[in-house]
Amino acid sequence: MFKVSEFSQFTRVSVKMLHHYDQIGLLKPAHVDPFSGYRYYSVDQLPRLNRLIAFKDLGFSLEQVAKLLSENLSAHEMRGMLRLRQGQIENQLRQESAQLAQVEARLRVIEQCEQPDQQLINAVVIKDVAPHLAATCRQTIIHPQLGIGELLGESEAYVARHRARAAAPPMFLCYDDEYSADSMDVEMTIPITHLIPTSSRFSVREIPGWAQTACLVCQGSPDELIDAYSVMLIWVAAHGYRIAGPVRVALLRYPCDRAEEWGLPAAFIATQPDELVTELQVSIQNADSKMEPV
Amino acid sequence: MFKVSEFSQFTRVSVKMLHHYDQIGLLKPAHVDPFSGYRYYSVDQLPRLNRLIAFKDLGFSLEQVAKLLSENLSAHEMRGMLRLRQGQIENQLRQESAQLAQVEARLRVIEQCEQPDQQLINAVVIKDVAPHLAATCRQTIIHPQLGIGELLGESEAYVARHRARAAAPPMFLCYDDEYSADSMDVEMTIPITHLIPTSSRFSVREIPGWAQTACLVCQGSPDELIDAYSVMLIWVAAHGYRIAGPVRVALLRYPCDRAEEWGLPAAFIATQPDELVTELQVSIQNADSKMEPV
DNA sequence: CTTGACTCTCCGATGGTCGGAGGGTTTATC
DNA sequence: GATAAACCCTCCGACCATCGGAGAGTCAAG
Repeated sequence: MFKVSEFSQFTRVSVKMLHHYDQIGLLKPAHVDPFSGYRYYSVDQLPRLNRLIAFKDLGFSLEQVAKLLSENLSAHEMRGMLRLRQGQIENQLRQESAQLAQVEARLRVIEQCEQPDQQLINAVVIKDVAPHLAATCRQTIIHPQLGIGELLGESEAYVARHRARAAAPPMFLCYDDEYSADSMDVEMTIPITHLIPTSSRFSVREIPGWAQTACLVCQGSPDELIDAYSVMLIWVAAHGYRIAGPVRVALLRYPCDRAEEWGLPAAFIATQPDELVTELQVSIQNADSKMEPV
Repeated sequence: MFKVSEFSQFTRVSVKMLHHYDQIGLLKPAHVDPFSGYRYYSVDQLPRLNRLIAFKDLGFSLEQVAKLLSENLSAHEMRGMLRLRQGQIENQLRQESAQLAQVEARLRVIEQCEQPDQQLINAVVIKDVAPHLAATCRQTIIHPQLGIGELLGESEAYVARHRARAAAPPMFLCYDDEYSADSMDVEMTIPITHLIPTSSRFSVREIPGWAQTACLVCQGSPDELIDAYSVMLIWVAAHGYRIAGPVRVALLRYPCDRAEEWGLPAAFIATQPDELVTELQVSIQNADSKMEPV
């Protein structure tokens, strides 16, 4: 039996943590003096503690560690997890690079805002968007980066199944009235030529037109639009408009594996990552007017 | 002027965060209605907010971001930081691999504990450590992985300056009575042949001997001793001893750039990383006896 | 004026870790 | 056996960035 300090010293785990692991039931001392409350640990607890730390260092939360500990994995299996973790670390590197790309984009915004690129600002045009028929699916997406692509694929597939694809770009409407990093309430719309059956997931409706819409066409995927959003804000402020109604994002060129199968116009499809083209659409109104119904 | 929700939507920063940045003074709204308390943001605040997010995504804490924002870096300089960050990410990868090595070591421990390697346990020997003269420097080290090496180098340099190096390995004494991840109260000792001057940092004294010391020689640097610590604990428990006195770590073979210059015996020096040899020393006593003075 | 959308502040929770206060217990030494 | 020092306990709060919700007040369209 060892005292906490000894056990701490030789397992390389701080006393505070041993207390904590005791408290949440991850590692109860072999013996607790009922009178003084002193904790005494035994050598037999080494294996459990070492697994605990190994799991933790592998990146699991203590809650997950608790489950793993109860599964009695062999040392061999744990080696397997180590390998797995190596893969994860590589993934993490990729993710970090993605984050770098985000920072890169944010830097573009900084440059935009500080000496606004007239070309980009002038690229904003006011259009009247005409109403059209579309198959739509509204959903709250959990991981925007992945989810948008999935939802788009699913929607295209549904429309393709009914052979109703009209020759116009898909678009999604953003219903969130504020930004949130990990969820997004969107309605994906695929333009169609004629009415097709609805389902539990897909409805078919006429997308209303919008009288005054500020539009900005950009290279890149919807995730990389941050600078477009800023430019749009600058433009709106500079021209004395107000924002009215949901933001819309049209996918003018996007990647799709099964474009041929689904009969999508080749002009819509990006084969290279840098071929992506996205359009940001924002309904506007004069600052002093009330919102007009369409 | 824009409402929070609009600003949130177009800057891709959640309302909660805008509140937070307001509260901690990182980004005050351009206007706050004194009556309603509503926040109104202006386009002019975009640059500051974008820098803020960029810095944050570069991995700075909000506190650091505050300082950086007050320094008015140009977009060009920020690009430089981006490059810097790329380097940091590579470092981070290296650090993660180091952590993997830790997990690797922890796995070795697991295997040790579950089917204890008799070879390793048998490798523990009881020695009587003789007293000897040494130059010592006691210090609380902040980052053990780096600090130990630095302290060792500094100490060797001091002894070399006085040409007093004895042909025995350096050793450090650990005074912490519990483990802590990021600090370590150690006394580095370099054996010397004769008395040399002391300084504010270095004292010269006789290191007492220890009557009964359990010793275990391991491959690897002091950081990689976790399995040795566990084996030691198992051994102590199995033989019915108690731990008495500070843990000591002797560096039998360690890397040193200036070994020749300082006249260190070649046998002490590791040129390859896998040549490191470290010895863990723990004073022990019989379970029922009191600690004996040396 | 009503209604519903929007916003405010305030409080708490997250997770893993640490620091400290205040008080009790063991241990070594005299 | 007394005393001092070392050790341990529990409980509470802080950290950091972020989120959720309650409860109340404010704005805008009809």
